[in-house]
Amino acid sequence: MYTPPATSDQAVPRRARRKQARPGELLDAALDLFVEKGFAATRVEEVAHHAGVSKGTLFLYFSSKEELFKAVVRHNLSGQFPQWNAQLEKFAGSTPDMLRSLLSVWWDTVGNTKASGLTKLILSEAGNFPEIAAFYQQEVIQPGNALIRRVLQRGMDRGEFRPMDLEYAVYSVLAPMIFLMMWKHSLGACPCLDGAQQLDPARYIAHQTETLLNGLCQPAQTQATTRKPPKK
Amino acid sequence: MYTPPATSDQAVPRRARRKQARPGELLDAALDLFVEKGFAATRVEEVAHHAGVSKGTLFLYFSSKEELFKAVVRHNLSGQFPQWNAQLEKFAGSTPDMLRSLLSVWWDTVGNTKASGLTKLILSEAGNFPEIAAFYQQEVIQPGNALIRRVLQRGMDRGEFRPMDLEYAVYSVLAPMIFLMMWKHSLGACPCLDGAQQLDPARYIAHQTETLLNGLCQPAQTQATTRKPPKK
Amino acid sequence: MYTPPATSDQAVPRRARRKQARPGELLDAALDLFVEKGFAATRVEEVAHHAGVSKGTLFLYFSSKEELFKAVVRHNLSGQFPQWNAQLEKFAGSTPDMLRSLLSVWWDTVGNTKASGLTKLILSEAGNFPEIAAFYQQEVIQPGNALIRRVLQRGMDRGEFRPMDLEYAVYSVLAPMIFLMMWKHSLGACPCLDGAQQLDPARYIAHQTETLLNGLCQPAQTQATTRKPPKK
Amino acid sequence: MYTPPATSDQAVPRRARRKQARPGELLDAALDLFVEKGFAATRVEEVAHHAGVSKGTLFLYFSSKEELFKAVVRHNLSGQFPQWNAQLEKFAGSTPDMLRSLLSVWWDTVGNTKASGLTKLILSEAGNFPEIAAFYQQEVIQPGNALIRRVLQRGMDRGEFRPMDLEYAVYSVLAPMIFLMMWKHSLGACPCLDGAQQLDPARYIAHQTETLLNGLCQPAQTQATTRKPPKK
DNA sequence: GATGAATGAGGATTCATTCAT
DNA sequence: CATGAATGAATCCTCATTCAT
Repeated sequence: MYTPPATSDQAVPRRARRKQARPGELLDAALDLFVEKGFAATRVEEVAHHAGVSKGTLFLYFSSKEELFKAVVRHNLSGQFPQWNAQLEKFAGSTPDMLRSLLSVWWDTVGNTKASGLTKLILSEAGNFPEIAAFYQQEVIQPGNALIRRVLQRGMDRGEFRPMDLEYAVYSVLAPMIFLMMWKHSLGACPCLDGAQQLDPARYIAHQTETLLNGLCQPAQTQATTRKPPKK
Repeated sequence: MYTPPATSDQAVPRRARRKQARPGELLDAALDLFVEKGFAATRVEEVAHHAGVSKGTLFLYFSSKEELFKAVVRHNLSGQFPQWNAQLEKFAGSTPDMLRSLLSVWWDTVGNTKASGLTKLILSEAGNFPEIAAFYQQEVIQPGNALIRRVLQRGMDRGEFRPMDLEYAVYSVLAPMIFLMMWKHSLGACPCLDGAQQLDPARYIAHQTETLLNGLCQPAQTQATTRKPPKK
Repeated sequence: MYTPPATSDQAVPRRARRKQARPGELLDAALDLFVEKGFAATRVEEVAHHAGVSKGTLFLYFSSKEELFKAVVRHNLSGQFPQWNAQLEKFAGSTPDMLRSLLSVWWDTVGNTKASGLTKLILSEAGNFPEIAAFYQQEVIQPGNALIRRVLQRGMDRGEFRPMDLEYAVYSVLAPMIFLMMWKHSLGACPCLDGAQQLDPARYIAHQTETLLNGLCQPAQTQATTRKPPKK
Repeated sequence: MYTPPATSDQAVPRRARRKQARPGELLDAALDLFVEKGFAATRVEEVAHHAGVSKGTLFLYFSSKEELFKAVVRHNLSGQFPQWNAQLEKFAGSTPDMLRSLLSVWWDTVGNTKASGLTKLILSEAGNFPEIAAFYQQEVIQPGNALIRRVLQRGMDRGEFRPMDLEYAVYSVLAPMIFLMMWKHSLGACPCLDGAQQLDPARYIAHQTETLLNGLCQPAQTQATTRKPPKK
């Protein structure tokens, strides 16, 4: 491994530099393995070895396997909310466009990264690790919920969205995304699928978004059945 | 212990009947426990005890825990698709109502039964059991897909639904249902959720269905951006 | 290992007979090792191997190392209280003789056996294993205390012993015995002691008993300093 | 950091003084922790931190945990026997009072100080450190023995104590004190004891002393059974 | 000398699987 | 066939000790 010569003010001893790099290396290795094998099936020793250190070293930085996992979640998911929120604050366009943007950004920063595997992992193993489930609930689900809710509220406030039961409307946005993550990391990853059955995430998201905004029905039809009929 | 001689076809000696019934009892017990605790956290001993036999006996019928798991899945996937298909054939109302009916029936016969736990289980463990994943694809996902597709096609044919990319539209129906099953059996079952965050399945389905049919947008807004405006 | 042929009514299959013998064999091995090396330093695997079984087998009979230890204490100490109590009930002689008998029996059944090492172990490691300390307190110390107290009370009731503060008088009996056990298993076991310094337990007990009963002082002297002076 | 030049013998530069003081600080910290938690349960890192140095530094001064332990014992056994002996030489009162004084002084200078914890520690760990055991024998037990013996001999010489087997009589004085130290640092410190069971050292010592001097029996009774009957 | 990052042997406990009865 | 006693590999975590800086 190449070690650049120490120069002037950034002359950090090799040992110290490693010390700073360790947590990150461990988190990366942990993310890979947790996503690949799940929480229970991932051995801490393997994580350590993937990061190029020994078992004991891992425990120098993370006091337990659960703490390691929480750190992975924080590093890859919850830590991002501030900037997501900030981006939304600045958004100036229509709320439908805002929603499109939200889902597109989500895809780039979560859905299309290894981080998506964490959600699959949580949903798969929540039952056996209540503490982790609670943590995820708090650190990811609730902020995510709030974020979506703000978008929907904005749409209603501006008269772009029809009045809705926010509590449940949130799931109309959430569910397709969660489904996509589950799918990608379960049946979607199955070699059994021939190409025709593969899901193209970009198209999937685009389609979901438009259906979500406009529904399946022809405008007229819709009115007939589920809304007040037009005045005769 | 007295064992009466076998007489008619329904008079199987108790001993023998038990013997024949064993695998089934084991599969039932295994289904319950796998659904409740997941694959890794379920102990074969517990399965055996729930079925009223000893650990050793279980291995007489299933050569390993993995084989038991596969058998459980196979045994519980006796598709009800034929009858669902038949019901849909006979349906006479509008297609939106047909979709509402489909999802409602689905909830009663799948979503609200142990089968939903099985789906959660399969999606969670698919990564470790590619065989199972393929099997589930073929036995459940594809027929389900076809069924949904037929409904959507009918809607388009009758001019009730707008034209759509069927391939992906199917997921607009599938995703919310899959999500509901996963949620019910993971975070939804987590004691960390306070009552306010609990999901009421009936309301969830009702909400999803209507959003699916009509979208989030105000008709006017919608038309402005994505549809032809209604005649004034 | 010789296995006697199974005969008539005692024909227990070898496996079953082992099953019955196991707990005892494990308890014996555990007693030896706990006494020799202490609680913390004794490895359960070693106990198992000494008993001729594997690590896993030990946990079939004792759910944890602590439970194993408690079982050892029950088997070797607390279990004996009923018969000790019974013996004292029947005792007909003077209370001084009763005390002599008590200490002599104690020596034969505890002090002079490996069980004495358990007390040393507890006193040594109580600080690190509070649960064990509490257990010992309850199962051994309190019954022992009560037993001694009954003897002293009897002596007072019959006018053989002078009035005393029972609470603390108990320790006058207890302390020398505890000391003996500690000594035997610590400095007394040290090869550094030449013969002259060795403690002969029988003589030690005899001496302690008589000193306890009669004190160090000449009868007259005693009265002069610590009791009401004789009438002039 | 400024380091003043060394001037007089008491002006050791701070750095250097710290350096010289290190081993002592480590020994002090180690004594505290060993006494509090025992040998096995004390972590060298904790000792180092208590002494204000790093783990590595500790190993600069003591080649292993065991060597540290031995050093702790050796360092804290600078016997106070000379002054105790001197005090006893000067004692002018009755020998019973002398014994009372001895035990009272012992309590103030040993029993009630950290030294009692050291004794507990040594007795607890003697089995694993024969060297320490021998050392303690020589440095503490033997001088202590001699001291007690001189008191008892004086009592016999002056006709205050009855004739006795000195070899064993010594233990009548020693045992209660050793017991008290063990108790204080094991079960006595256990939170499992409710207040009623706590031992008040002063009362314990007072009680032991008087019982030791006078025995349990009524003067008359005593004589009847174990001594020559008083002349009628 | 001092530091503290890194190591890795060690130990309690679990559980799928085997096999003598 | 059925049993359940026995096994031992597997896993998380601790901590004395080393050594590069």
